[in-house]
Amino acid sequence: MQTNHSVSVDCVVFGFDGRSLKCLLIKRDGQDLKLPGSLITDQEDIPSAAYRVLAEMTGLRDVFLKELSVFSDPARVGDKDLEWINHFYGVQTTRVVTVAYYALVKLDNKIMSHTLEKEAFWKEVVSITSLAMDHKDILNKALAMLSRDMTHSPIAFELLPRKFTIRELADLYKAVLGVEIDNRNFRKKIIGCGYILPTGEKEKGVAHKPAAYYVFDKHRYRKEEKKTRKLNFINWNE
Amino acid sequence: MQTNHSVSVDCVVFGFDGRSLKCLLIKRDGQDLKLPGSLITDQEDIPSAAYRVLAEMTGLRDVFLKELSVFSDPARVGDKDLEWINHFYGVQTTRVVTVAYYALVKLDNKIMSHTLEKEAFWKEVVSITSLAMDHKDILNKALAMLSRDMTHSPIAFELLPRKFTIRELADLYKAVLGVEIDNRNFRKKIIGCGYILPTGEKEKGVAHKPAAYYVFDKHRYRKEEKKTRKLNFINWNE
DNA sequence: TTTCTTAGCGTATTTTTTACGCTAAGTTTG
DNA sequence: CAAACTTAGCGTAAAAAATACGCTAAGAAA
Repeated sequence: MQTNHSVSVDCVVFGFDGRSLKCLLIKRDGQDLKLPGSLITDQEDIPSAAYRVLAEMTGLRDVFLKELSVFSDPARVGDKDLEWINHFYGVQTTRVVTVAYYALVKLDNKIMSHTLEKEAFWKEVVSITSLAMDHKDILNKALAMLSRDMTHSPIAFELLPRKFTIRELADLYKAVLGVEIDNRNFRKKIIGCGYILPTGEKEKGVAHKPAAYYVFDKHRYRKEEKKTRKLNFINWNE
Repeated sequence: MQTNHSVSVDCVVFGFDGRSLKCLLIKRDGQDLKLPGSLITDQEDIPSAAYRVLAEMTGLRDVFLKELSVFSDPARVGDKDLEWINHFYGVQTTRVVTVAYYALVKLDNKIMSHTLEKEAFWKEVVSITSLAMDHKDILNKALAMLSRDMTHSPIAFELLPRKFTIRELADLYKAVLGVEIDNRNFRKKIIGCGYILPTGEKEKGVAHKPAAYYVFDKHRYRKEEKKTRKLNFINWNE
């Protein structure tokens, strides 16, 4: 019934540099670009494999990571790719089912130098036209899920430095969701939420009025979350 | 690196009988209860396998089906269960990674007689204490996702008959989310949304004022959905 | 006929969202 | 060094949505 199936993970790693959303890609043997990934081993479960791939590529252990979905078209890996996989991993596989994850990381100097070492690239998401196998489909699905999740949970802060300005937060939303944001109403929302707190510090060296730095207080968020359990629970347009 | 892995699907099939949320279970060889599922074949992708399982168990082709997540603990299938799987499917598997789905069906006479034939049971979700392997974990995760999805998209109608009363809809939300609902404000919301339309028919033989029947108009929903693209987009408590 | 139960309408209050005017604090430009 | 430019950040008013809750209506059951 089943011949040699393998299970792999592929990770869509998102980063934000203040201007646009980027995604980590790998150039395999000078061929086409692909997402970082790996076959799973006998001893590990799939989330562990995803964390392993991420640690290897970014050097980070605490990364926001979420399962996207499974990609299982029997023809998703062509003969040539299959040959590469069998050679690289030393297996005899006829089919690879992959579990896709998306990850969010803060783009700082440390991670940039680590990825550079691994011959990985941060590419602007909008400029990615094609990827190996079905990796473009995976990226598209990751983008859709990221948009959705960013509107429903406070994960934007996983992409921003610990201290950020309200403008940076708004710019991130603009970049990911492609929406216009009214500066004044956005501020009100952010400041009023109760868990985004001013640090007292200010921007320096910007060609306009320097903005205050804020931090996301996870602890307070949890508290507010419990309070807010509102019964206006149904909102079908989301 | 990888020995004989298999990939399976397991389906959490939800139904609503007007009183409580039910889940379809199978009694395997007079042993403990489990979710309907199957190993995938070489030729099919995973969604196809899920639809196949569902068609077999319910007789239905058009079922609401959504991927939940992957369960991949190397020890999730014990030796005894592994033995059963290898015997039943005629394979030599050392590990089964499963992709869980949840499905929503309308409990009518047709489906009830079909499942009865297949020796499957509709069990009240709250009364399910333990299941084979990690199937209880799968059920729990399905419940969490169902709650979430029911608040964000109009999937409740997949569980209700085509024509339903506003009370039935409210009862479903009460049963799944465990919330109290104010009859009057709920009606306002439903009637005002623009895509839940009265059929002109009324309940018969109920021991109180008969309620009007409504239908969910998918077409109008899509239209409203586009209009509603509101910029009050961020709501982190969801 | 009374009682019981749910249907279904209406209204007033509060909360949230939206639109938008305006000043403040810096840098850059002429 | 003043004017221009840019983003920060406060405030207010209007609109929309959510909530609380009183009340009548229509049927079956007692």
